[in-house]
Amino acid sequence: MIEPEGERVAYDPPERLRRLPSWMTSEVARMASRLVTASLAQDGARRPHFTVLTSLAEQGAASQADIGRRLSIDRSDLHAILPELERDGLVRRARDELDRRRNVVALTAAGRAALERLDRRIDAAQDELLEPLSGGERRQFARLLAKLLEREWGPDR
Amino acid sequence: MIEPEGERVAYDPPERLRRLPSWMTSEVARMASRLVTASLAQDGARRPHFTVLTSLAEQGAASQADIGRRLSIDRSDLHAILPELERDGLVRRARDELDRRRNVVALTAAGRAALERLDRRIDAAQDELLEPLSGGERRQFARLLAKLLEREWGPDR
DNA sequence: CGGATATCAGTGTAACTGAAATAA
DNA sequence: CTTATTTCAGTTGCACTGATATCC
Repeated sequence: MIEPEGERVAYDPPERLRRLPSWMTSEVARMASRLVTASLAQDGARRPHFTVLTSLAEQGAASQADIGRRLSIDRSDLHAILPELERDGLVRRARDELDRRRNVVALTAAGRAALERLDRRIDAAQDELLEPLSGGERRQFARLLAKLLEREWGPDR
Repeated sequence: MIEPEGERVAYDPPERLRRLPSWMTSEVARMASRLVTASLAQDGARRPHFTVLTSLAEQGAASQADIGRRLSIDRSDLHAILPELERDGLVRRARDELDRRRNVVALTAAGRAALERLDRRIDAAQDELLEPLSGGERRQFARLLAKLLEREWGPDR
């Protein structure tokens, strides 16, 4: 069917797509990505910065290669991120004297403080994302997502 | 904490990330994207091809500009996709004689048949994605996703 | 003329690849 | 000699921008 004259065509994906779980999930992920990116930007941070700081806080200091493997961030991308975090005083990098190939990356006090601020930003973004859902629905949503991901992580997490 | 010697570090994102709804949603979306891409590839198609064919089947023939607006696909990307679909005989493009700026794109019989095959591939990918969930859980998951997206589409859909 | 369409070249970005220098 | 780590240059895929010829 050709659009009637004068009819402005707007964003309007077909029903078949809008009902596909894979499509809806991608749309929600896009929404989440926008919200998270915007919330971190308020503190001048981007996603990988938050990811790295969180890993250092929870899993401890590590070499760049290990950080990359834990978070599945490419070594080249880490190489772009870490100097920025170091310049802002959020992490300290030092040669590992037991294995002088390695740069051991550790969180600083300033990094810990920055992470606390980012944590609050991230939580606010989650609230905004889940705003249409009740508390019970939010828990249910999280449970279903976790169930879908258990295959990747293994059930023992 | 430095990794103990000999310990191989594997993919293991921190708990804080793994519990974030935004993060879990993105992971599930990545999983869905892999499954959908692989299922379409079995018939030599990619995502935008399926999207365009679906729109033509459900919403009817349209100009390239209108297809782009309906699906929010960039005009340049459409320009890459449509010649491929035309070459394979899945769509027909013809100058609109009432507005000779427009290329009216329409599904062919071969296109309709190809779409039927792709539809089955897509449904199989959904099944694979949702495999860990029961029937009731799948409906619940779809309901929650739709609720999160109602803000974008408006509630009247 | 202003505005829309289809086309095509080019830009910006992010994920990744290859390779060098250093060290184990 | 082989392997691992960090660094850095380059590639690829993708979304998007700018410009042009055509048409309303």
